[in-house]
Amino acid sequence: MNYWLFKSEPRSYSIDDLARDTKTFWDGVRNYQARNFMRDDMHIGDRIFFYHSNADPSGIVGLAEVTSEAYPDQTAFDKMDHHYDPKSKKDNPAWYGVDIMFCKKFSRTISLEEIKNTSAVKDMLVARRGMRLSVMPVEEKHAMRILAMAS
DNA sequence: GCCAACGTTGGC
DNA sequence: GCCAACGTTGGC
Repeated sequence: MNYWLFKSEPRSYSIDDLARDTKTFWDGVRNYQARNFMRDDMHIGDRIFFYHSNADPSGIVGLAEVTSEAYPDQTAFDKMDHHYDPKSKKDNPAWYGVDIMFCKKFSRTISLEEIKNTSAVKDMLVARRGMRLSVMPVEEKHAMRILAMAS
């Protein structure tokens, strides 16, 4: 089982939205590296740290779980959709997503500042300067520490 | 709202 | 294939 971190702006889709929906398809990823993680390395049962970006404060707010292998992102085919991409064809999809399920909302936000100031987790990818990936792997040792910090 | 960082696009 | 221009992300 692998651990991941998904970023989302709470104004677009927050952990509370996921708690309400119980599950959702993670669409709209339009970065090749993030797509490759989902398509090639993500599997059912993997755990997801849900991260609020552009938030006050930004940070990890909860836990979700991958409930499907990656499959084509239909929003890429929809001209009316904000994430429409003419490069993605139904017989050769460019973009993929996975189904995720809500697990829990942490009792507190583990802010980016706290991550950067905690030696055991300060090397997490999400804390790296200029890191703009919206889907990224989390090392198991870091995942353990974050879970401990959240409880 | 500013702007640094970075990915993508497109002219050549 | 280079690289400048441009658009987006996301912390602050």
